Amino acid sequence: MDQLPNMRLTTQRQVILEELGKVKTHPTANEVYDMVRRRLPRIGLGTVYRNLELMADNGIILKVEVGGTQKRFDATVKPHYHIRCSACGKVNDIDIAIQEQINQAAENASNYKILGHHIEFSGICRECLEKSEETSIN
Amino acid sequence: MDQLPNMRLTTQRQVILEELGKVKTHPTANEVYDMVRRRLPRIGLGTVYRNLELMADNGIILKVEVGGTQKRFDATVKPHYHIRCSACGKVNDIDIAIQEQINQAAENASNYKILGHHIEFSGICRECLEKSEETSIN
DNA sequence: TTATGTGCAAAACATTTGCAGGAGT
DNA sequence: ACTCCTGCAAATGTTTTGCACATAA
Repeated sequence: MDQLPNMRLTTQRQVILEELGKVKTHPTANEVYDMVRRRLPRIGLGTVYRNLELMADNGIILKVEVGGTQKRFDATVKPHYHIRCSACGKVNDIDIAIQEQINQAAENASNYKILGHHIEFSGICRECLEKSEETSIN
Repeated sequence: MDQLPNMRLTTQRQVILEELGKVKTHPTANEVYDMVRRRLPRIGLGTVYRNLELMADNGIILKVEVGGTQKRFDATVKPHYHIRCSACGKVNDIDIAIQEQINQAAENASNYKILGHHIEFSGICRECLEKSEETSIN
């Protein structure tokens, strides 16, 4: 079980981690690239992809594969659920209790070895709600 | 509120729906394309994408945006949860009770208007478990 | 007949990869 | 020194789109 194996602490990795830690949203690889590029203009998109993937594999960050086309990343490793705005696509954390018991239910209902679960809520965020009231899209 | 609006019943749409109904897995657009192409060799991939998207919008089928790179589709509209094999990526239904109460919890914990939720379990399927025993990857 | 739908091919995105040169230990 | 890592660019994979022709209602 390799937790933090042979992985060098390069400038690129430090900066990626720092920038990811600054935001409370869940940026896509490309958004991380944009943030990091302000500090390291010559960094390559491939490096960002490679390192996000690597850090996720090592449990340093979380890869959040929610709805939408792109993968998203999260500096918080503690288990938590997400909520995604159906209107604008934004993803946020949501602080409700972890439903420990449903893993057991899943174990019983399937012949899989259960590793875990994730809950994604969908809804309309405050900003989009207000926008739709203005334009009376209702 | 347009439920089943101006949408012609074309051969292509019938066949897509029939083929999707035949399988219990959750095929990607490309897999649906392969299935449908056996019966309609000249169908275009674009048509499959367009129609899957359209049917999902009209609530005729379900668009399942679980982990992995590609979107998947499901002929079953009734609410249910999914389980995804972390080893082979396969997605199946899992028959456990719908957790009605957590929508209320989410409503309280956020300032979103909650529309619903989805639970995705991750695990290792029977086939992959057996494979890993053989090769003692353990 | 006519608005909609289709096939095809190109475009637009998203992600991965090969390789020569660069950097951490 | 000797790996491991990076930038760059090209390759790959997925989804969307424009357009001329076909077809369901």
